[in-house]
Amino acid sequence: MLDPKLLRSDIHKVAAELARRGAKFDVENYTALETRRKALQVRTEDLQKERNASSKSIGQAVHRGEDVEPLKAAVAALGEELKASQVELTQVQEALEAIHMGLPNILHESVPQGQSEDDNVEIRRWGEPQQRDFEPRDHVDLGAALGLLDFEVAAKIAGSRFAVMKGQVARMHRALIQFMLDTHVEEHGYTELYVPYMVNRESLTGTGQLPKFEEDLFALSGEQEYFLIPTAEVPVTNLSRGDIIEADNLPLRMVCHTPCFRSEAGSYGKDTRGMIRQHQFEKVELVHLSRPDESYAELETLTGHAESILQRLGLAYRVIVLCTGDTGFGASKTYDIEVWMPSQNKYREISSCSNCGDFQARRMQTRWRNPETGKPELLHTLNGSGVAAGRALIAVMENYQQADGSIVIPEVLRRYMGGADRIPAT
RNA sequence: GGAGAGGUGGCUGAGUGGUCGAAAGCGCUCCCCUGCUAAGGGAGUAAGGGUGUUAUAGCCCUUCGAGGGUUCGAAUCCCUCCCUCUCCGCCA
Repeated sequence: MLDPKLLRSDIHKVAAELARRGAKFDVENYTALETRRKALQVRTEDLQKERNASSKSIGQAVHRGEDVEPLKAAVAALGEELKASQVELTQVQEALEAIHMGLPNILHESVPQGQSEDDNVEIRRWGEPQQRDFEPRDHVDLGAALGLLDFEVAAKIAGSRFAVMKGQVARMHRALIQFMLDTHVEEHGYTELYVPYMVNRESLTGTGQLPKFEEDLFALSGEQEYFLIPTAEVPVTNLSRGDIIEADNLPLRMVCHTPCFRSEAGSYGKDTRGMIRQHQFEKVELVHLSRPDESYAELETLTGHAESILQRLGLAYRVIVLCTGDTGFGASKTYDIEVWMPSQNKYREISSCSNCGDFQARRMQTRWRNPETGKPELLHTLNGSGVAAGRALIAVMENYQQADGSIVIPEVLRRYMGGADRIPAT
């Protein structure tokens, strides 16, 4: 959510900023609503003031033992007027609120201009895509040949966009998660968390998935309204919803492994083969809460922590900064980390690291106490995958495959796999 | 699932229709006194929003789990929901 005061004071600047990312904003409609809001709110509050004063004097008259019936009659008419004014005000405020909740974040000035993912800008590369003297197979073929990755049986028990892993592949998937958590906790100083995988509507509104992107979520049926989390960002960031955090405790750096559930509505026909795009996948998520003046430095740090996982795994990757047209709804700046996928002969997203500025914090009313002012002020929230486990698994499978179909286990994972150095071909 | 109790400010906790944004205590900040790792005295100390200002100030509205209702007036009465605690049952 953007600062309503900014919308009032400099609406044309906001419209120009939103236009950078291709978002439309009806300035005239907004201005008209805002003008009505102001008149109605001032009027309503004046009436409330009058009502309060009258009621108070009635109370005092009662204490003096006077007849208050005439006074009551006089206030009754005021009450009707107040009620009508309140109803109208609520309507206008709800209309404004709907607009506020639908507006994306303003982008950082450093975000490159562009329309789509084709305009994203590469920042750096690490590692070299391996040269092989054989044609690399993709993870689907590799997994099928090993008998350890099965999409057909997953379709039987659940449907499309699910996977079943077995044996050493299932174990490597688990090993990756363990390795990532341990690295972030032991090497990078994160606090490990375990959180609910179902959350309420308030949480999803806080981080910006709702109200605009409800079709991307799985909702549970039942008496209570629950949604399956699309990312640990939702529960973890919302832990501090409504809190005022002391400056000494910032930055907060939290790591959390969860499954993620996404309906993938609107991605029909995209990445239908294999494990790239699933309804259910595992991810290790990094969440930072930071002082506003440190959040862009925190974004670099967070991205570096995610990169370090790929470096330790020996996987070649590149970091790109998303352009204005490709940056997500709540982010002011996003780096994607893309890992080399031999079968596709290109880099594919394995992590997305974003600074959301005060966008989520305003929705959640998450603040810190600024020692300079002594006042609560909105803090900044960041999140990034560190990294997606399913995609890390297939990256390892494809990058570490041998000509005979076996898969060498990266050094750092061996301690999590009983010391094995290879998944043998069958 | 059954029975009961309860949700008040950073914390503890009073408040059952009016002068209550809310006693008291703790904590915290500042000042005084006193000196030395004790104590005493005084003052201050919620958040959100509106208006307004270069920015302050000021003024106003709202908020006692959430949402509705009754009333001139609700922390206080009524309804619905959420949550916490205790006991029983069940269970990983």
